[in-house]
This record gives sequence, structure tokens and C-alpha cells, in this order.
Amino acid sequence: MASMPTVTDVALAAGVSRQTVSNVMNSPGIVRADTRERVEAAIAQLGYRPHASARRLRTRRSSTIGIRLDPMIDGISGSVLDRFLHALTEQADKQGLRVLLFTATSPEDEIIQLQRLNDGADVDGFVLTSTFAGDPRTKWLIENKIAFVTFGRPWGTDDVSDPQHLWVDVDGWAGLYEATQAAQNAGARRIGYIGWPSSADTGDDRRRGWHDAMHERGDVTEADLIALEAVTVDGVAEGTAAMQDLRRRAGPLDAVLCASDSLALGAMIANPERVPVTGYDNTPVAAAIGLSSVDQSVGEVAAAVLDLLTGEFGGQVHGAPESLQPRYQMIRPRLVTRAFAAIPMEMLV
Amino acid sequence: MASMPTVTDVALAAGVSRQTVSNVMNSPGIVRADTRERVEAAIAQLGYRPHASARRLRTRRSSTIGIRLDPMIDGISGSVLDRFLHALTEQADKQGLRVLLFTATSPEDEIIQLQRLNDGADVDGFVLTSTFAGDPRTKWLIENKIAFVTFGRPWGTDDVSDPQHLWVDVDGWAGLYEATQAAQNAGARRIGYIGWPSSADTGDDRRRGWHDAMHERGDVTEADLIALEAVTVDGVAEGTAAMQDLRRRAGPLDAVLCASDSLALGAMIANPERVPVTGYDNTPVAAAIGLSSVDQSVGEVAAAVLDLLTGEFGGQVHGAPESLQPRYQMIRPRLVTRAFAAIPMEMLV
DNA sequence: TGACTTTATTTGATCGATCAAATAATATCT
DNA sequence: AGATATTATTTGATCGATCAAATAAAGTCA
Repeated sequence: MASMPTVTDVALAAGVSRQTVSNVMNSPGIVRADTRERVEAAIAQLGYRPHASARRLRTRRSSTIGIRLDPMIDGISGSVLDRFLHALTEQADKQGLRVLLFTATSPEDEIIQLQRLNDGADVDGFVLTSTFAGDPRTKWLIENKIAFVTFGRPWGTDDVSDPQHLWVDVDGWAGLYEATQAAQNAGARRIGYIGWPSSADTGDDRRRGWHDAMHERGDVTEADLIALEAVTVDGVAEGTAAMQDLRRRAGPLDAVLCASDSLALGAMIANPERVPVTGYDNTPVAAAIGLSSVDQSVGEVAAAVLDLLTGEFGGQVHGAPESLQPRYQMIRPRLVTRAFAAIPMEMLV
Repeated sequence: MASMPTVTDVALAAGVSRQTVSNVMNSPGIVRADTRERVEAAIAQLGYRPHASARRLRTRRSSTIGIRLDPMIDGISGSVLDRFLHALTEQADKQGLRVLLFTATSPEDEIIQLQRLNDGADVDGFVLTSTFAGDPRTKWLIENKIAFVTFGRPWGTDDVSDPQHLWVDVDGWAGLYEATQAAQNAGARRIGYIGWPSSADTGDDRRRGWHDAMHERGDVTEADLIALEAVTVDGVAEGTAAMQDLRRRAGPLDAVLCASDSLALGAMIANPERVPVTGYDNTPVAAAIGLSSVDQSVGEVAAAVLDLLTGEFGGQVHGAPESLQPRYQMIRPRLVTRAFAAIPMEMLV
């Protein structure tokens, strides 16, 4: 083909004006049915596609959202972000939005990148991941009135119901509460927990899910509850060590829950009694090994993020604090139950 | 800020014309030094950023490359694509290129997406992954004269040195050849191989690396070489089964190489003698468990892909078949050696 | 110095779409 | 029917940058 046809070409072919063609695409309702059909036929016949940049220049809207690709997938759990990214791209496409990637080496560098993309009108808004207490990025975005939604609640002293900060998060508490109850319903009483040191907010959240469920049920004493918990940083080797520690301190176990699939995988290695182990994130490893795991339902998260973000574009959230729609959404994770299919009998000596 | 400054604002502030400002940004060489400095100062002072869409409209170039995010990371090895994506985004940024994601449900659907993005002038070119024999996507792109580079060589009857098809791939043969030699140098003689059925081209490539190195060395008989090979589809459980099979058929082993980290992880589970196992892809799992693995050096792949792609934009490969620069690049993978740190002694009964 | 080349800078047009306002066509009402 | 309200369509201007061609300034040489 010589070159792509433009609105003018379509208009000529359909015997209407440029603007009518534009209307057919953007507000079909205001065009009379027969005219619309004529234009649509011309569009199809010529194979017309609107020129994205021309449209963006005029509308001052890029229909693109930016998201940072994390610097290094430095553990098994990186795959959650992947799946989220995929879900986000797929669902964004349905709304005519594109997803643009960028990278950054630090939160400060990320702010520079955010500014670049925003100033160049490359994106309409951002999705942030891996939020943390006192996050300078959200602060900066709010100050500059740039649309964004975070996957991750505001931690620390940041206000969870700050109307300027839209967020979506997965309810780690509910995930572990449910996993604990599932184990209890299966007859388990002495349920151990391998978690992270309490510096990690998200770890505390998960731990409380287990703790609350155990406490409510009251099968074990408070002293036992303390013995049933092991704390360690993330990692497979660390999970193994924690499991050994747990078995030594707590005696017989009916089940073990972990704050991550890495820890769960590690725990499995030091698990000759085949005590059921549950991980967190439902990574490919968990599926491969046959571990139960708490799945973050990234699809739902992506949908919620887009909901908030597009609501943001249209509804001018920054300027309209009186709006009553919720500013955040807490997604309930889903427990995926599996048997240890991949672990052969001969290893269980 | 009220709104972003434009070239006109900068020109006014610096006392020059629009075009001179444009020249300072795009061809600084033709602007006199003192004028350039004055303009640069004005740019810095006003915080001017070129409007990406306006530039794209005029230059008919988006400075954006499209890449499809694979539908589902259905195995451990999905992380290779991730790391590649990250490297690509990072290096593209250095050249002023952006990376736009899209998804597709099938090769046919992908072609529709390719067309959409291309016709809408959203991207200048594409990076394709997971190529396969008779790939309709590359055929379509060539027919439509759209710039692209594939991560993966043309398989099957497709011509590897087709001047229209630029590609970068990792030399799986060399990876396994080197891994085999490394094992041999460490004193291993009976080196097993767990690979995929020969329907997978990329699997055959890896297998030959092991086979050639074994054959050249001549430590084992041809009959033994057959016994030292196990074939199975990918998966952790499959790796375990293959390992058991191998130990039964081949007797004592000095080392085992696998076509993937999934298989290697599986093999580890049925490996009471602690025979060194080497995987492929150097995924986070390999790192976590302490498996040796062949790393695809995605950084180098990303750099090579961009080289070819930007060379393409400038050099107009499609119209200039007389160019002599190489049309493809084969990247040598890197063997990462690890001890089984994560497997505690007590499991080795 | 004056004619001529080379280098710097400016001006007007343009990329392809949408906005805002004007005009034309149709429907509604007394 | 005639005046008015409503709906449909068209026209000119504009988004912010770069291209192409014109003009101005500086440099070169006899």
C-alpha cells in the first residue's frame, strides 16, 4: 500500500466531511444511522486506522498507562508481577488503553522517569507496584496532580483512605485466615507458620491472618502458638532452616503455612513426614512441585486498577474530593489446594 | 504549572526561532555554539520537554517498539522472557526508544494486533519471541515490509540467512557443549542427559551440544551414550521420572544435564547420590535451589536485538538487499556453576 | 572591496486528527 | 403554514513539533 488513508480519504469516499468520520468513531450516537453505515463501509473498504499520534496531539490524551518493570526478578515471587502485567495489558487493551514499560534504578530515579513520561505526554497515568512506607513516588505524583493507582496499599503512616491516593491490594490477612481455616477443617490442629521479620508490613498482615484464625479456634495454648511460629528472611535455604527449627521447637505438626512460595519450597525439603505445606503467591514453582498456595488473583487486581484509573481520567478525581465512590479496593485472594504430586515416594524415607 | 512550555515558548525565551530550538535538540551540530548554549539554558530554565505525540505525528516515527507479552507463564522458564523484557526496556531507553506491550491469544490474533499497532503508527517495529517452524507472523511482517527482529532463529524450512528476517538467538548447542565439557573437566565420564522429544527444534539443538561433546571425548561407547539419554516432555514430575529411569538404565552417573530448569529440579528430587545436575535458563528456582544452569545472557540478546532493529530503521534493510552487515546474531550462553547449597545434608539418606 | 561560497537562522506549510462554532436539515408545536 | 426547537453535518482553527525552502550572516578568495 502506498500509505495509510486518513480521515479525509474516508470522508471523500463516503461523501461526507472529516468531522462526520471522526464522529462515527468517537460519538456514533450523534450520527444518523444511514450516514454512519456509509462511513463505516468506507472505513472497512479503505482499511482506515486512526493515526494514534495525531489523535493524541489533538486530544491531549495518550490512552497509555506507564508501569515500571521491576529491576530484577530476584526471587521466585517475581512471577506475580508478570502475571499482573499480563492481565493488565490484556484488560487495558479492551478499553483501548496501551501499556508502556519503563525501568528505574531507584525510587528517585523512578520519579525522574515518571516526570519524563508525563511531561512528554507519553502516558495519561501510572500504575505503581511495590509500595512501601513513606513512598516518595506517590507523594510526588499527588503533588503534581498526575493520575495513578498503586498495586499495594499505603503503608506506615500514609493514610489508607487518603482520597488522593487510589490503590488496590490483596488482602493477605484474609488469604492466611482462609488457608488456616482450610487446614483446620481438614483436621489439622497444630498449624505452624513460617513468616518474615516484622519489618515487612505485608508480612505482618499475613501473619495476623494465621494468628487470628488460630486464636479464634483456640486449639492450642498461647505458649504453643509462639512455638509454632518461625521467623526468617525470604529464601529457599531459609525456609528449610526455619522448618527444621520449627520441628525441633514445636514438636509434631499437622500443617505448615508460609509467607511465600520460596519459604514453602524450602520447608518441603525438610519435611519427611509430608506435613501439608501451603505457600503464598501461587508461583509456577508451587504448581510444579504440587504445593498448595494462596493466589493473589492478579486478574481481579488488574481490573480494579483499571477501574480506578479510568474513573480517574474521566471523573477528575484530583479536583473533585466530594465524589463518593471508593478510592481503593481490597481483593480477596484465592486458596489453591494441591497434593504433593511431584514428590515421589522414594524420597520420603 | 499551568501547562507545559512548547518550542515556541523556548524560542521566545532564547530569542531565536522555533526551528533553531528544534535543531538544538535534533541536530546540535548545525547550530552555532553560543546560540546552542542560550537555547539549552532556556530549555533547562523553562523545564521544556518535547511533546512526544507532536513529534511523532510530524516525523512519522513513534520511537516505540512493540512486544507481545506471552499469554501465560506456564512453567518455570517463563522468567527468561521477563528478564529479556527488562533488559530490552532498559537498553531501549538509552536509545530513546520505548517499549509497548500487547497480548494475543494465537498467532493469527497476534497478526491482527501487529497490524493494529503498525497501522495506528503506534510502533516503528516489533520484537517477536517464541518463533516456530512455519511461523505466519514473520511471513506477514515481511510481506508488509514492517521492521522486526525475532528472539529465536527461523526454524524448520525457513531460511536462517534470509536477508529479510533479522534474528538473534542463543546458541543452545554451545551452551550444552560447554556444560558437558565443564563436567568432563571436573572428572565426570558418564554424563547423562534429560531432554525433550525431538519435535522441539530448540531441544534438538541443546541435545546435540551434549552429544557432540560426549562423542568427541569418546569416554563412553555408543551404546552407553544411548542409555545415558532420557527423553520426556517438560515438567518437574517428568524430570523426576526421567531421572529414575536414567539411573535404572544407565547405572552409575557422574553428572546429569537437563534441557530445562524444570527438568533439573525434578531430577534433583530423585538424586540421593548428589550427582551434579545442570539445568537450562538459570531461572530463580535454579538460583534458589543451588543448581548449575546455562544462562541465556538476555542482556546481550536485548542489545543485539536493538542493534539490528535500529540498524534496520536507519539502514532500510527491506529496500537495500546489497548491505553486507550480518542479518542475525548468535549469542553464546554462559554457564553458571553452583553447589547444591539449599539441599540440607539430612535429606541425602 | 565585491562576488561567491559556506554556514546559520528564519519563515511558511504540514503531519492527521479533534474542537468549537457555524450552517443545514429535520422535527415539533401552536 | 410559519416560527421555533432539535438534530445532523460542515467549516475553519488548532494541537506541537519538524520539513523544505527562503533568507540572513559569516567566511573565502581574487
